[in-house]
Amino acid sequence: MKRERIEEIADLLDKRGKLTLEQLDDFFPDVSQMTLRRDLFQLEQQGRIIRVRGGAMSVKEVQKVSGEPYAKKQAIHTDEKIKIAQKAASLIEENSSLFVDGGTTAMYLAKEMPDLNIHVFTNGLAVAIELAQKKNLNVTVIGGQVLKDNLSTASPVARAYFDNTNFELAVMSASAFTPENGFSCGSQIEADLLKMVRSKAKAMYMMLDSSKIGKIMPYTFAHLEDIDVLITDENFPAELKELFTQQNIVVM
Amino acid sequence: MKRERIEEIADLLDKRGKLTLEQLDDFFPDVSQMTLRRDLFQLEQQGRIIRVRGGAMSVKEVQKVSGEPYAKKQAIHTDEKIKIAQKAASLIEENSSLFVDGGTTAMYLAKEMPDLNIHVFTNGLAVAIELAQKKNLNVTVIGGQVLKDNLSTASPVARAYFDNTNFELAVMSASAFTPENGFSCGSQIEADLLKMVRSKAKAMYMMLDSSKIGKIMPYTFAHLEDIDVLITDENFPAELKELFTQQNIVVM
DNA sequence: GAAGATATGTTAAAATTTTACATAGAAGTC
DNA sequence: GACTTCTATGTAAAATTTTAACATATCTTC
Repeated sequence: MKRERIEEIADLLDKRGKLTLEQLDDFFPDVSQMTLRRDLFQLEQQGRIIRVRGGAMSVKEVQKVSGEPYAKKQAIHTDEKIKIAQKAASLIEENSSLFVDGGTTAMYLAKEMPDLNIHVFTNGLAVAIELAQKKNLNVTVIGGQVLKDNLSTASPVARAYFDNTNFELAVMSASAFTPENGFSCGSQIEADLLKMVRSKAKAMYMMLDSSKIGKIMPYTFAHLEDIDVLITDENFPAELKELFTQQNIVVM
Repeated sequence: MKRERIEEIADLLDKRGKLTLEQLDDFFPDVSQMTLRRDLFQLEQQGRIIRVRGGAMSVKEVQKVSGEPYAKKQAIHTDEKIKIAQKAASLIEENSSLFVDGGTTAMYLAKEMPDLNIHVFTNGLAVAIELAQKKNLNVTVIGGQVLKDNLSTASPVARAYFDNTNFELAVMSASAFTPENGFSCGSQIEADLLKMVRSKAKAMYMMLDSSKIGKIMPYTFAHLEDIDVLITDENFPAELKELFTQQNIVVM
């Protein structure tokens, strides 16, 4: 009982990177904070986590930090993104082939992804490395020039990859959305890549946390009607939800 | 004055791994604890340290601990590899275009690489992420299926990348070398990729730490006479060195 | 040299962690 | 089955650390 809880805590920390004691308390409402503290203490002694004021952080997480912009970006709206990623992960089926983009939400999806016999294509380096930890899963990186701010790749040559590959599903996340301008991002070649993916995939799931609604980025890569499922959080406005459901898009 | 102190603190932490506030106070008796706290706070925001109860610890220190297979591999023969990587880095010239493979030695090369206006092609995800930290440098990842044990990619489609790209120089590292079997590695598609690179590059530098001499891996991707410069450590056998120099290969 | 910005010091308030002790349950022993 | 012992857990006060707020000093820049 104790062992399991400690493993769960370690898992949670590896996925989230960092947790406060309060957050941990929410996950384990039936034990006291003191018990959780003692668990953290044990994990610390095993060298698996580092205790910091207010909670603890995963050693793996620390290894990634270097003060880069990417690491900073990850900290924003974490909770919503994890929830969205969990919803998306629950939709992934065994023996399927799918594309995942390279954004931070996709990064969380990678962490939550079940270790099934599936093939994942991605243009995100961090996503790829995360997925490479899974035993049964197969990863292919779409190569190209590396965009430094989000560690994703994009290249016209990517087309070559898609000529001979097939995937049923594309799971994407956008940096911005309005009903008029659709889903947009900040890089042209990335938008081109995503459009290419869109034309290849049989189904499109879009992950969109509500903080991105109303924003517009320079390059639109998909419109409202292009997607099949919208995965979002509780703060998603009801009137927008209606707009999506009118187009037979599942909002979850 | 502040800047210096902060750098000193960072240095101390990198050397000691961890320091309490009291210890820091001993090092800097002429400023108050509060000032030191504020310094630590700044360093934390830069991602260079992690504040823990009572003091702080160096990120680098934390990075040493880990249980992942890739990280483990990194720990072996670290010192030699770093020295080799430094030698290789010193050969890189501004305004050039080069290929770097995805091995662990290449990873160190990425860390040591000068931040010049150069373009680097690589099939290593970790290498690419490391290089993406540099401001002036341009990185392109050769995509493909991700090999889980060394986080590099390989794919027949990679040819598409090389059709329209040029690089003067390829810097590679081998998993094994004997004079008879040449430079070899453990994956066929990786060997294919490297052979392709070899035919593209005008010059070839090989990084080879002496622990790999006498070993044979299944797939040979280059022979002794294919390379122009061999970068190795002090333990490199003299008789082999002669063999290389006879072929007009620079050994350093 | 004055106004504003930056750096530092001092102290009280807030928050977190530790300690110590109490209780409950599991495991073994006779 | 009752007893002891050990481990896990809970509770609350005590100790420590961190933060916040304000005061002072130092440095810039015009």
